[in-house]
Amino acid sequence: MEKRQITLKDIARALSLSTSTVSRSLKDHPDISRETKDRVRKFADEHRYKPNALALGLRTNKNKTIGVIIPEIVHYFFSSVLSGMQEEAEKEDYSLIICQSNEDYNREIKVTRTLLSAHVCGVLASVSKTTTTFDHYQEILDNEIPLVFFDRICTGINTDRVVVDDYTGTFNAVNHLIQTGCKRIAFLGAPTHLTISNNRRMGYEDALRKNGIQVEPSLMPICDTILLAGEIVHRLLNLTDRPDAIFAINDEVAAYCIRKIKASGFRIPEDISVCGFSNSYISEATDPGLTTVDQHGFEVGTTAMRLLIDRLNGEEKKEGCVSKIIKTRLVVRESTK
Amino acid sequence: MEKRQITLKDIARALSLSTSTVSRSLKDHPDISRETKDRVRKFADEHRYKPNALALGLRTNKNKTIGVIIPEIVHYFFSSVLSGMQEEAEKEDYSLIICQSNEDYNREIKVTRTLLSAHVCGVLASVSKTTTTFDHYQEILDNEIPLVFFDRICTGINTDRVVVDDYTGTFNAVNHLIQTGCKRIAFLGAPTHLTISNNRRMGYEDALRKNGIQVEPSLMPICDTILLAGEIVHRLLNLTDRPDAIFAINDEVAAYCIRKIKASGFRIPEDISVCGFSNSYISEATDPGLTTVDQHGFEVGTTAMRLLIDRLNGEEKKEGCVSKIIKTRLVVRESTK
DNA sequence: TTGAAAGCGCTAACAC
DNA sequence: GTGTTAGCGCTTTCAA
Repeated sequence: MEKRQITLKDIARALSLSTSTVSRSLKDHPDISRETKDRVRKFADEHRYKPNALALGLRTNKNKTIGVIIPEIVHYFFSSVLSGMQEEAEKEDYSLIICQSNEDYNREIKVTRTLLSAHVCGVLASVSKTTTTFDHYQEILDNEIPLVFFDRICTGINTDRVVVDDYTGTFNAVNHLIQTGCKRIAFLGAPTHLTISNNRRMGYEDALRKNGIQVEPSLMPICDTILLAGEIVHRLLNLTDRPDAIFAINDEVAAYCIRKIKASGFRIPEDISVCGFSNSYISEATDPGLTTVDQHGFEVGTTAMRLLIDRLNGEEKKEGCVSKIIKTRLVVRESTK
Repeated sequence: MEKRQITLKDIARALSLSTSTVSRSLKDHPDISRETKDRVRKFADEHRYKPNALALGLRTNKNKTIGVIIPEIVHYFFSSVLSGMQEEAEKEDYSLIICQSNEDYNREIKVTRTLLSAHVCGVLASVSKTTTTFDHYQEILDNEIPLVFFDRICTGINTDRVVVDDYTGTFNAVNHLIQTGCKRIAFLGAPTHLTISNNRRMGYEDALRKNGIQVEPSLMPICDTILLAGEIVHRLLNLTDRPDAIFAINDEVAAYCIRKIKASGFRIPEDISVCGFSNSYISEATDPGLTTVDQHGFEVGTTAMRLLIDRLNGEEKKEGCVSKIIKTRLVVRESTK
């Protein structure tokens, strides 16, 4: 039971060798004799020698670590993404340093400095809702650290990126609502400065237009939290020309709608259909079960990590920036006809 | 736009000083003249000098990084815990390396090696469901790396720990069911080799006994996943002496029960009360709203991290191991009377 | 086939 | 008040 990690020097001393010989032995360098290699390997194993990642890192200025900047961990989608990144990183023995911006711009800046200082090999980032300038991301690139955006990308900076197909996902969902007989479809959206919100909005509008339905701004409030939903849903239900379907930008709001609609005496989906976005655990807990758009968070995570690692391995050196689009999938449950 | 992180040496050369003077200036050492300090600080700021964490780490064999071993990130409770850890760690400029065991023993072993090799300052861990031997955790301690268990602790190893008050949480919940008139209360539990399951089970049994109700093994199946729930809930509902309440070990199973019970034509809570455990997002999405036990995951995270950091700061050097218990809170919604 | 020495960026003990 | 030097653990010339 040793009290300290054993080092190359310890092995060298114990075996009357030099540290360089030990080093070479352990990485199976051809110059070293079979015999020496075996002695070293044996001793190392017995004493549970583990290379000091810090020392390794100092030489190369790289430490087999990847930084992740994520808005909020406590979120079905983001935690799924994280899980995917973990899995993919592990395959190549990368560790993950995870930083939460908490949707706060200043915090985002702070964590970029942390990651830079930690000398991570690369960074995966999803920008916070409150971020509007992007110098801190540019700084990562200026330090020649590969950067891949996922989900919430930053259009002003030219990097690899992985996005969910928000447009098509929403288009298909709204189209499904229309195909099943809905004509007045409300869209509960998120603030418009995020690309993802806009893409979803466009998917919604295009689905309406394609089916010859007029787009009505009054049916498209900003409503991405339960807090906001309270008043807004109430208003929508009391409209003389009440909507016969609600598309909500996330499952939480959709679940809230379901309860509110039922409490107001309407039936789902007969009177009003409801569709969410995420396919989180929530969508199986509502009554009726929630029709929703699966974002494949895990796949977003693995894909982003793979892209980054390929860059690090130099396999994508020459080509320009690549954008990967992860397909969504409409999961039809009982909240739509 | 520099292409490389600037180092102390660069600053020293540029200002015709020695690296040590620069080093001291930047940490406001009293020996250095005001003037020199200002010159150094100015140059450093202008060139965005950031200390190289790797080099720092190599000297002390510590890298201001804490390893977290967590069963599954995609879980309301665990992601809350993670979030709390993040927040607390950031206060003291620690970074987090997060490893997922995926409830797999072998993976758990692998990640401990990773953390050891990364030379983290400390480790926070929650053991996987499939783990039954604990040598790998002992090895962390043998390397004199402080270890704090959270939630799923390992009783065989003597360390600091933070647990949720599963016993009292369950006791109070079951007591609430009894107080509101329930007499035959089913307990859908988890496999018994986890301490937390046992504590919850004991809380359940004691609440029954205290109220003079007999404990019936037939009402206490192992049922911690929706998969298992299918058959089990069906059986319970068809018992001649049908339960009038169900306590489920997690919100997912509780939500499933709610749907199944309603589908079978029973009313909630009039015919059957349902109580969950976690107070995850799900509990607001069910209909009726789910009464559940809040585990305060965020607080578990901050507390565990605080405990660890205090150890690292040597503030808790002498004392034996401390156990912190995070109180639960019964959140009464509409699924109980 | 092996060893000696330098160097990655930083700090601290010891000069001056 | 500032500089010199050694050393953290490892790899990699270069020399033997």
